[in-house]
Amino acid sequence: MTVKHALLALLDKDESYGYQLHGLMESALGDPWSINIGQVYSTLSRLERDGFVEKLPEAELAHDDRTVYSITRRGKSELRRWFREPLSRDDRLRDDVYAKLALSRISRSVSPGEVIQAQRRQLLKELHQLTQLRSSADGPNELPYILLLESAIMHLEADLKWLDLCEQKLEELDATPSPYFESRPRGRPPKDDGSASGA
Amino acid sequence: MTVKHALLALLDKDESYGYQLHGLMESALGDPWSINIGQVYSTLSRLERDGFVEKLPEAELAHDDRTVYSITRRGKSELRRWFREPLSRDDRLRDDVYAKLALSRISRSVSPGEVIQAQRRQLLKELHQLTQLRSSADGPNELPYILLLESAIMHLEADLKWLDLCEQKLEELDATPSPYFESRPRGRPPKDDGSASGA
DNA sequence: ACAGCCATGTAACTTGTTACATGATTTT
DNA sequence: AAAATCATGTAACAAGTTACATGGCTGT
Repeated sequence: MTVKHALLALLDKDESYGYQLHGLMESALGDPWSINIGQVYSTLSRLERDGFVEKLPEAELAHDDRTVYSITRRGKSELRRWFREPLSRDDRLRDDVYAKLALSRISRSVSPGEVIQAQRRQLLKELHQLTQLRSSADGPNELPYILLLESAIMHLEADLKWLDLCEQKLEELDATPSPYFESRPRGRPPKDDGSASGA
Repeated sequence: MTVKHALLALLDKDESYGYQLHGLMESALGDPWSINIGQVYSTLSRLERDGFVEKLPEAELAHDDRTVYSITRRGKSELRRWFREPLSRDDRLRDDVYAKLALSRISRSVSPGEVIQAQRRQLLKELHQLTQLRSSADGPNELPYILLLESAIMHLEADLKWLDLCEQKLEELDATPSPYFESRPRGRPPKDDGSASGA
């Protein structure tokens, strides 16, 4: 969803062609956003299919080996729409670490404690890497990159605090026997007729 | 990537069938993780294709209208691997809001200030909703859900702080004229031969 | 009879992603 | 001449998602 709009935004500044757009995108958004060059071309095809960009007529081309695209009125309109519509962070409610933790209490293969510890080690490692990057990347033109690092660091710290909270709550649970985190199947009862069935 | 492992984890506890797994998943992970029932079946097919689950032989079935799956040795092994391998948060470096903000300085359709304000309004709205949910969901069996809310809230707060930081840095920039956030194309210079080309 | 839940699946589509094929031009 | 970069594209696959088709069973 974002590659599409990134290309639109770049084309909104100036018409361009696939290969160049790839470089522009990398310098605009940085390494973490670098994508396979093939994806630029397939995304451009889709944008053209949807009428958001169009190829320049050959007559206007300076080099016949480049396919130059420009943004259309529809494309500009879509871009404005995207810019003005704030991104929902609802997906925060669909966190993978949470899912893994919840599932670890259901499955018998592993304990939540192990999951928490492994995850914490990983987060500390990543946090260390990022803080190092932040202190080394202090050049003049690095502001956007620094803001990105800052964001990632703040979220990693939130993750760590949350893991602490989970650990604490789970300990409280172990004191109070109660079926938290337990699966509560609903719906029609099994109406089992007595034949063989696992566990 | 997570639906797959959620199903494996549920099957690791007990063999089951598509429809029931759908309900189990919802009660184990909550509303935000509820998926279209169709996806359960397609994911089960892939799991079977990859040898992680297998259908029970008909002889062991209590109801011929259900297709009961059980986890295989390979499936258990994959599940353990997934549980033990911590999730990378590298993708924090590929934040959509950051991308939008960076692109808003390149495109002429919108200003970063507008983006920041719209985003902040949205975050405040979502934060308000979640804090209300947290205070109302205080039942006994709600701990996992509360932890999930807590996580989302902490991240929303980080988002808001980060937006403040961005705003502040951008104001500093407007005082110091300098091509921050500007695209710096690299590679072979355009070698333009003088013919028509936009902007 | 009809609504609604139980139950399984397929078709179609979107986005992301990599691997590969192909050839021109430029630099060393 | 060889290596690197420039440049465009296709094929194939993974994962998520919805809409639809199909039927059985259950309660009112």
